[in-house]
Parts: sequence; C-alpha cells; structure tokens
Amino acid sequence: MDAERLLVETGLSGRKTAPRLATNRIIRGDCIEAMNALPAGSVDLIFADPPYNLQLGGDLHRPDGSQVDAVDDDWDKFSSFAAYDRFTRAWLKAAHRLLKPDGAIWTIGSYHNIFRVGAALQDEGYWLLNDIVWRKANPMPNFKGTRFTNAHETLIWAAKSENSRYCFNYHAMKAMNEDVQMRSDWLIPICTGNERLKDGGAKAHPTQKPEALLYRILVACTRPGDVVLDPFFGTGTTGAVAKLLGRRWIGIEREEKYARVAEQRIAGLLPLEGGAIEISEGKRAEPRIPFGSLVESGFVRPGTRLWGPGRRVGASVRADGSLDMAGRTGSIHQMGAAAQGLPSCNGWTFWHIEDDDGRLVPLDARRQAFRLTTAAGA
Amino acid sequence: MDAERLLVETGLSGRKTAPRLATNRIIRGDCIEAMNALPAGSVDLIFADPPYNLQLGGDLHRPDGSQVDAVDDDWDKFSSFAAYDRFTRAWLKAAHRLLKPDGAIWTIGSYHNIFRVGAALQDEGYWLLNDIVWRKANPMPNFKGTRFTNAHETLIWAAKSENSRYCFNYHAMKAMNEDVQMRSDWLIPICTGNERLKDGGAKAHPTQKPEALLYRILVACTRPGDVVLDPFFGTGTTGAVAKLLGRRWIGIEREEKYARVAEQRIAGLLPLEGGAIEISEGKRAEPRIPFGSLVESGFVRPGTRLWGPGRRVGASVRADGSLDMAGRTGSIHQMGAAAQGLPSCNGWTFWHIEDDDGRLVPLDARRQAFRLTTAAGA
DNA sequence: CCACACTCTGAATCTCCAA
DNA sequence: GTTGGAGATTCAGAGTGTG
Repeated sequence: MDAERLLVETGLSGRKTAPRLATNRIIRGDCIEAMNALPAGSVDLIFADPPYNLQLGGDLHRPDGSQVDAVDDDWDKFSSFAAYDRFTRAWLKAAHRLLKPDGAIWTIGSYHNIFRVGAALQDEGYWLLNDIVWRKANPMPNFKGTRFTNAHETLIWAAKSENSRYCFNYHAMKAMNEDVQMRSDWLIPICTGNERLKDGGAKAHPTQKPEALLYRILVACTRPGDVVLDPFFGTGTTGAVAKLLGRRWIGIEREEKYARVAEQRIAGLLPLEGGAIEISEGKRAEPRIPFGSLVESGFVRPGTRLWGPGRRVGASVRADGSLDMAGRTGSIHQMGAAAQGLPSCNGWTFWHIEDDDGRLVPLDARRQAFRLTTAAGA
Repeated sequence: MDAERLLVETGLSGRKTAPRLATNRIIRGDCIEAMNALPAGSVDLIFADPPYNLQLGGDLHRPDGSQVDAVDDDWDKFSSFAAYDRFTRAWLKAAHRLLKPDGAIWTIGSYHNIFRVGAALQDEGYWLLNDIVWRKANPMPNFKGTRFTNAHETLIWAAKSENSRYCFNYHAMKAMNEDVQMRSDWLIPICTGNERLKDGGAKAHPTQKPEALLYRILVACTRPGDVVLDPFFGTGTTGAVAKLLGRRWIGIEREEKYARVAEQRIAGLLPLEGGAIEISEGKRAEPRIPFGSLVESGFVRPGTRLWGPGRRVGASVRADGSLDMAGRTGSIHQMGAAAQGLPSCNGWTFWHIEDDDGRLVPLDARRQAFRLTTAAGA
C-alpha cells in the first residue's frame, strides 16, 4: 500500500492537520468539557442540535456545567435569554477550537432559539454560508388556531472562518435534485414509524431527527473518512448516518439513557458497501491539464485550426499551446474571452476542432480523451 | 348593521386607545426620528423591511458572462455587526413605543441580518409568534456552484408583548389555503414584470417586495381601518396593499426618489369595493392548489364575478379566496355544491370566469396558468 | 394569430492555485 | 501577504422578435 492510499484510508487526505483521534464512539458527559478535552483542529464537520430553550427550562445548562432550574417566575426575560446566550457562546467557542481550518458546522433550531444561535455564530467568527429550511411534510397542527402551523425548523450552515475552503459536493446535491441546483428549502418528513426509536414502549427521545436530514447534510458537506462530531448526540442519528456513509464520528451525550440507546442503534448498523457511497463529482475534481500538454503529446498538432460556435471566429494553434487569432495571441481562455468581448471564458468549451469527418467537436472532448489515456498509464 | 359589525368595519374593535393620527401619507426622513415624533400606542401593525447588511464582495458574473446588478447602495452598508445591532435596537425600540398594547410587528430579512433582528426583537420585549419562510418560486441561482441556492427569505411575526391579544384572522388564512391551516412556509414569486416599478427605464428600487406577500400579511393580521406603519417604505408596497384592502397606512422613507415613486404608485390605485374585502368567518372544504393563492397573486382579483354553467348562478370572489353567493359564503367547492343542491362539487370545473373577450373560461384554466408560474404549488 | 426562439434579470456575503 | 491566470458555473419567468 502506497503512502497516498494510506492517507486516504486513514482520513488524513487533503487536511492540513489531523491529530490522532479515537473515533466511532460516544463520550459520556458535558459537551463543553468533553470538547475542550479533544485536540484542536481535529474535526471536519460538526452537527449540533442544541436545546431549543422552549420555555427557558428543562435541560438548559450554564457555561460552568451546572443545571439551570426549570422555568422560574423570578427570572425576567433578559436574564433568561442572557443565560441561554452564555451557554450557546460557550459551546460554539469550544466547537470552533475543534474544527480544522476548512471545517464547518451545522446547527438546527426553531424560532425560540435559532436567532440567538445565529447571532452567536457570527459573533464567534464563523462565516455563514446558508440558512436552510427544513419543511416538515407532516407537521403538528396548531390546535388552538392562534398562529400559523409551525411547519418548519431552521438549520444554519457556517464555515469556521471567512477564508475556510469548506467542503460542498455541489454536483452530488444537483444530482439528488433532478439535475437542478439544490435549494435552501428542503421538504422532508418528520421522524416516525420504524425509524422512531422506542425505549420501553415510549419514544426514546422527544426530538429525534430524521435520518434523511442528516443524510443530505453529510452527503453535501463531507468526504468518506471525514470526522463528524455531534455534541448533542441524543439517540445518535448523526452517528448512524455517518457510519452508513463511511464517515468517522464522535458523539457527546450527557444522559446515559440516550447514550445507551444510541450505542445499540449504531452497533446494529452496517455501512454501505464500497462504491455505494460514491457521489457525482464535477470537473473541479478532475486533474488540471494545460492545453500545451495536448499539443506536446500530439493530441492537437501545431497549426490546427480552432473554431468558435458557428465558425464565426477562428484561431490557429501555435507550438507552445497559445492561439493566434487574427494576429492576437494568448491562451485558449484569453482568446475565447476576447472573441466574445467578455471578462472571462472557458476555452475548453468555447473552441471546437474538426474531427475526421469534418464535424466540429468541443476541445473539451480532446481533453477527456487525453485524461483517459494518461490515467490508464498511471 | 349591529354594533359588533360596525366596530369591526371601522377598525375600532378590540383596540384600547386610538389617538388622532394623520394617515395615508409618506413621512420623509429618518425612521427613528419620525417614529419618535408620532404618538405612542397609535399603530396596529408594523411591517419593516430594514437594510440586510449584505456585505457583498466583488463583482459577480453569470455563466454567460453578464454581470449581476448587485445591491451596493450606501443605505445597506454598516461598519460592523455592533453598528448594525445598535441601529436595529434603536428602530425596534421606537417601533415598540408606537404600537398599541395588542399591536404586532412583521420584519423580513435574509441570513445576513435576520438572526440579529430576531435576537433584538426578543431582547426588546417583543413576543415571537412565528417565523415565516418566504419560499421564492423563482430565485436567482447560485452561479458559481458554491452553496445551496438562496431560495428564501425569513419573516418574523411578533406581538408587542407576551400578553398582547394580537390580531390573527385564523379562518381567513384557512380559507385562503383551501381550508387547511396556513403553514409557516409560503410559496410566492418574486416581484417582476409589470408589478416591478421602473424609474427612467431602470428598476426604481433594488429590493421591491411582491404585493402578494403583503397581501397575505395584512389579511392575516389586520382589520379594515387598522393603522399599518412601514418605517422602511421604499416604493410603498405596504401602502399600496393597505389601500387596496381598506387599511390606513403611514410610510416613512428617507430617500426622496423612492418616496416620489411610492406616492405616484399609491395615488393611482383604487381600493377594493365593499364586500370584496370581507374575510371569511370560516367553514369547511378540501385541499390542493389553494384558490387563495390565485387571489393573492393577482390571477383572480377580489370582487371578480364567477359564473356557473349557462350563467344560471353567479358569485363574487372575496379577499381571502372565499365566494359570496347571494349572501352565503364559502369555498369555491362549497358554493358550487350549494348552487346545485349536491353534497359536493369540484369548484375548479364548476365555476367560470370571463376572459378579456367576455367568454366564460373554467376556473381550472386559471389554476393551470398559476401552476405554470409557481412550479407546482407544493 | 400562434409557436417557438432568443434575451434579460433577480437582496448574492459566489474559485483556486501557483508564483 | 498579493497578484494573475486557468477555468468552472444558472433557474424561472417575463418580455421581445420572428416565421
């Protein structure tokens, strides 16, 4: 096994730093303490489903880990929101430290908490990429008829920083959506039926998320072998889908009963086999090939005539791979742009070449043929 | 007409105080100063479309080389999140003072600003009721393939306080949505075509909102005669729809060029007549493409006369998409059934509408046209 | 007059690598 | 850090023109 292969299989490919990290496990305990105990810059993607602060009670924790008591009439709104903000900023800061430079985070929430989470993300230095609307195909109605049916939840996708070269599998998303760009509104049913985990007859967790939601997120924003962390693991939907898709995962969960259910759930799963997790790649994933390589390899001979659409413009290939268009010279891209009066141009698709039957074929076809022959040799 | 009915139609129902207030006018100037000069507790509903603080980078070109006309106006530039927050909290505070005790506010924004606006609303004492997703039927694509198509904007609906008995015309919303509860995700086309105001050939305002959006909001959350204030009036969509629906309005606008366009626009409008703006008291029917969508989008105007086969029965379209047939009201299906003495009826095929030449065309043809423009409606 | 082709545009945080 | 060149990238709707 060569070094390149080893790097890929250990998930170190394409990442600047990758400290040793035990993955595919659940860490019991407070998520802020647990994250601070993990090595900085070690995680590719974080998915977080934090408490929604529905009535400012329940499972809300202060930054020091102590539990906030249930709704208390003595608390005014400001101090309650302030407590939620402190908690939010603390876990977002710990998450930020954990991410690799090109890492990213997804969070989910409702109108009760998502505005505070979104503002905190911006304040902590994350760079927002999209807000995504999960449109519930089967939401719970508003029984009293006092408001609109609350039929969606909001997700926020953010990179670690403005300069992060985050992972986005654009072509995979497009393929999943009938070959049109995936939009920011996703129609997905809520988690019901067999997918809904039971614990002694009752539902195991009150807010279990559908696997379809995590599936789309992980296909869109991770590569095989990436490390995915979920600091509010619950019953482990993130881990289940990560395992299915051949991603490594770490879950943090404070409640033993949830952790136990999650462990059983994930242990019983089998990952998709081999090629099943492959996704559509675009041209960006292909190795770059200078036009000059085709010339020096004889795929395109110097002096060959190239034509724009409808033969309205023509140019001649020179020995160094540049073009001569009526006396002006430059790259295939520069001359394509000049021919159209545009600021830029993809010369591979603009220029055409005559095949043996005199038909015009895009230059890009020659590049593809060149790739196939060189790949076979390598 | 009984007292209750009179109160509803004059907009005095359920309102504690109603100071004298000059309405149906545009105030030129800074919205915070202008709001502070108006009497406290005098406004029923505020609709606010504040600057989004987009933070755009360089030029953006479409794949065909054309340049996107960016929102680069000075009014959208802020030096920092902190500066934007100060601005936001200042106008929200002034708006809060203006509202009647049972008043409410709607704001709109994108992921660039909406989280800060939402958090500020909570901090200023407003009580969030819903977040609403405006799903754009025809959004601008992501030309570089770097993110999900940004296909929606977010609105927040909030009452002045937790104790406000805010106005929500539940049955009108249900009637507008084929007698199922209106959800929190709304599919509405962006503002284009004849509706898009021009000023010397160019678009008059870079971010003009569709009337269908304001139509739904005002039908849902106001009564005839209510005072609606828009502190970022722009080209006056709020005022135009308010006038159409028989609501009083106040617009505040800093830029003279926008105010002038808005003034002309609203002056040229006629309000809907009498019964057309009455909203449904509620009843029953069945789902699919909501007839109300055709009404709010302008495919069928309120007040339009519908005819049964051979013109043996007639009915008038009301503002919420229900019909008035000789005093009896209900959905297109209910009224079709009633007209024939049958238990049920497909209103789409029973009712006909006059085309420009006076010929009767089935309502279903309009639905088909609507489907084509909104891409399936679902 | 109809069918079809072509053009224009919209609140957008819109590339990546080597030198 | 910056700069410059290679080269990848779009959907729906409305308006206009042509045969």
